[in-house]
Amino acid sequence: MGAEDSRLRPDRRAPAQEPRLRADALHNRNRILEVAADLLAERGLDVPMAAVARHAGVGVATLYRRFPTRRALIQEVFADQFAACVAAVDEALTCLDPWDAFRGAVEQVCAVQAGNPGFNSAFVAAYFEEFGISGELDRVTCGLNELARRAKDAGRLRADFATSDFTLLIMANSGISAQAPEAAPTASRRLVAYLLDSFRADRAAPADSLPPPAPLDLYDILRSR
Amino acid sequence: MGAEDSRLRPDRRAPAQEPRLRADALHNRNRILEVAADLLAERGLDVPMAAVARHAGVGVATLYRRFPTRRALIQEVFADQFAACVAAVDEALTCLDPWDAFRGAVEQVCAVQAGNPGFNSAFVAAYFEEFGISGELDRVTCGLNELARRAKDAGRLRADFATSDFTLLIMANSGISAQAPEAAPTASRRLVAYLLDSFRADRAAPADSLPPPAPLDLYDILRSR
DNA sequence: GGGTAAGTGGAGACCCCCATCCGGTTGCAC
DNA sequence: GTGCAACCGGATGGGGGTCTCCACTTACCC
Repeated sequence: MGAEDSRLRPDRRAPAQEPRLRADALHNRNRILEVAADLLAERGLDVPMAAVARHAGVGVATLYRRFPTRRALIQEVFADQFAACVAAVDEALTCLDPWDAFRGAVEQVCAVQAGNPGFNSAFVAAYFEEFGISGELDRVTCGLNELARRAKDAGRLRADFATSDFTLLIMANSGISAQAPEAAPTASRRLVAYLLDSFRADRAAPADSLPPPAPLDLYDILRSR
Repeated sequence: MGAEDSRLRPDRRAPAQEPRLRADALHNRNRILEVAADLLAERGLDVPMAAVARHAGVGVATLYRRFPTRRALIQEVFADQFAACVAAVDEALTCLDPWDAFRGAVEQVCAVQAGNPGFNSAFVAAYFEEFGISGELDRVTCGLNELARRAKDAGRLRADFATSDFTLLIMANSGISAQAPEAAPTASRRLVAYLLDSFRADRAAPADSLPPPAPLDLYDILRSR
């Protein structure tokens, strides 16, 4: 997180530095965010704006005035989840054991991702810079890369692990989350366990196994679109 | 391949047992299928029917007359890919080495899936019985289960591999295919290689690795919706 | 308490997609 | 060649979704 961790306060934080918000307007804004969180989670990123407004008991105009674009709404709604990912990585960076740190960060980020189908979509979309959250995303990916470097240096992570493998992991995890939302938390844990198993350095590759293809910088490919 | 490999013929096979089709009608039908294959691959399963018609140079009515529902069109368009999956499994079932058979089937099915984003969606959707192709899908899953059984009996596949892990694999693979279509073939191969690596029995799990969660019958969950 | 700027909700313009209907056209059997 | 059944494509109605405009209401500052 940044300096603030207001994210557990019952009332949501106010918008960035808007001059001020009238009491009724603030109330409506919070109500919209609550409702949007539910709807986005259960009906996906493309839930009609009108549905959000209706459930929040406000007019469409109010919704659009507060959040001019769908993107703005989504960004605000999933700020907590993004923060949780950043926090997980930051915490792992303070962990002494390089493998535990690596494993913990991967597990937690994937768990957050699989825990909310809506956030999953937003998180993946962030890779395409469709949302303005790349700052936080970069922090996550840089942190993960550092964790990978440490684990590799310590001889715990296989040497041919590539930066792009994080992207691989996240895309794979997104498939689980997108296709089977109810089962996602459990299924995701299992997928991650399997993959972490493969990532370990202390399991020498058997002779006849197919060597992974040359690392491909998926992350770069996606960002350069 | 099954017995037939008509799938390389320049002209598509005629519809099942419709009485007969006038020459111009048949020509249009084939043209629609060609165009639809391209559009579905590059723009996803929800490409507007009107766009298909326009690109094929026919009216919407003609498209609807030939393929009354979008499902019917998709089913026909991806019949080849479905057949390729069935063929891959059937071929693997004749392979002598249980591990090679298992590995080969998994690799080929995933490769077909990752090779075409449109087919990927259709394939995954088939799990939800949104399309009428469950017959072929069942054949694939049953075949895979049999291959898993053999590999396990031979002591090559880890004992805690679950039937639902195929679903896990396919969902994960679908994430790759859906999010990064251009990179999907390569990225998918790498993902599959990692996972196959984890599935091997001859890599004893290290003491501190997280045991995979209890197998969850994802497949059943999805089918029972 | 009163003036005012901020806030409100609903109506409606606009766009896209689906699916059907129907008057005109054409391949094909004879 | 000719008649007709099959075929064609554009027009059309219906349903939804996005986003804006505007006449009305209300919280807040003095």
